[in-house]
Amino acid sequence: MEDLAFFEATQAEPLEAGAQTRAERRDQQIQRILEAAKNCFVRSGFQGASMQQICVECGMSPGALYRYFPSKESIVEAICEADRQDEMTCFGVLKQPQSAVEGLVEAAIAHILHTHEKGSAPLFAEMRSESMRNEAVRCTVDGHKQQIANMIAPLLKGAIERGEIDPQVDLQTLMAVVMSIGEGLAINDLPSRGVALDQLEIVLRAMIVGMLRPTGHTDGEQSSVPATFSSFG
Amino acid sequence: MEDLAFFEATQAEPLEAGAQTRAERRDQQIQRILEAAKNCFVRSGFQGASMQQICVECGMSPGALYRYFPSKESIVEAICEADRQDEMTCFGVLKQPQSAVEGLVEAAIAHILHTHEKGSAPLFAEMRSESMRNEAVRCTVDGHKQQIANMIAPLLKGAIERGEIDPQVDLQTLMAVVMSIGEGLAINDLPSRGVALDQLEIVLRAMIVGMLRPTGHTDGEQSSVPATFSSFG
DNA sequence: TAAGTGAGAGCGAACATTCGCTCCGGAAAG
DNA sequence: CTTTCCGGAGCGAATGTTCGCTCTCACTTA
Repeated sequence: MEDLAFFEATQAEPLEAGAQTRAERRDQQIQRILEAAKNCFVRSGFQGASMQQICVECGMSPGALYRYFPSKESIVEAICEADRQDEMTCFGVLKQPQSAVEGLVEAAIAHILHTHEKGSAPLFAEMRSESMRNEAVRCTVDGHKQQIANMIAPLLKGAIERGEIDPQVDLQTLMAVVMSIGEGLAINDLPSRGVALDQLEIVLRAMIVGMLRPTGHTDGEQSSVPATFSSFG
Repeated sequence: MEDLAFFEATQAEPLEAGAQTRAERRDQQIQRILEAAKNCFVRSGFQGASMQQICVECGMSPGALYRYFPSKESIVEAICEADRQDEMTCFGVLKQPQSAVEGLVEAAIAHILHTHEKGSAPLFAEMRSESMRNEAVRCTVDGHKQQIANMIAPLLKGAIERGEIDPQVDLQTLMAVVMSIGEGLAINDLPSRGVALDQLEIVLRAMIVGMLRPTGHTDGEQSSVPATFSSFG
């Protein structure tokens, strides 16, 4: 009962100066929680991070935190959703590409660069493994993939119509491979492992060019199914 | 106090008949624990799965289980190590390849097929995210990568000497990209998403051929650095 | 008999969540 | 303009549960 001033201090301090509406303040607090939670999740994983850690990180009591999110699970979902939307911003290149090859190369580089700069590879890895057992996270991840697929599909379809791609190639397979590759490149965060972006671009472009023009470049076998493991399927 | 026979049953049942030494029995129990733990980890993640769940899954009491593994962490490490060794078995192709292209294609397909058949994609995803915060798991994963890299490197180096690969390409970058791609393909478990293996092989071969012969196939720009994002590095 | 093995109760700690409470800004009432 | 009142915001102790792990003791086997 003696230090009533304590409450005043902690309550007023974290907010920046200036008048703001209730809703603005609320949004601000939510962002504060999400940022703190993201740090904790990157550090300890979705399951390893505790609500108490998140409380410490954002300077809130559990009671306060639960006024903004009804459960830990809901924070996880919000984080995943935010990360998904953030990652979508770097695929604007796909809307006005010079060609299918250039569109894919630029998108790949942009994706890699974005993941590297935001340091979101650990969170992405966490999302990927969580999506294998958590329904909500799986929906978010799949929705994300579907959005990207919806951007790539017309790009490749247009390229097929313009004769830039061998029409024999299965579009479904091609898209699955392209997206898997993008994922593998992003999750490995090559720039932070010392891979130079210009070198990376050279290899990626060569690879994509080869992928989109499969016939006429293989060693001697121009015909449809080239041997080795074709018996599985 | 009335059904003492129950305990006898649960204790003797899980072991198969026939005389066996103590060491044999011990190995058998360890395998039983590891298999149970793997199921639990795939279902709930390393952090989400509890020792009690593992106990139920392998029909053991905690006291018994802790006789074989000193901690949950040690089980995680053992699982990762076993998975790593298991996964290495499918890269035998890289030792006697017809060519760099064929070696990589066959290795990729074998890797994808192996991951698909063993259903080890979820465990792999879990390992990947755990490796970002767990020292021991990181060492295992990195060791695994290094082993694969050590198999791929001479393959590509030999190909360079034989003139199969453009010497301008940076070997380090090429290896990083190749391995990232393999990871992306395996973690996505394309066969279970309806991608046919023969179609996959066509796309992969075209891609690898393009990657290993970057010059002379790009559209008009044979020279070293082809434009777009080259300013980063 | 001596060593190995397993069951299951139990440990303290940590977990996600809830509780009762105080505080504060602003609207309503006087 | 003052007073009253309301509800959002915040606190931190406390809830019951579950965690990884240990202990004791009975049983089996060589």
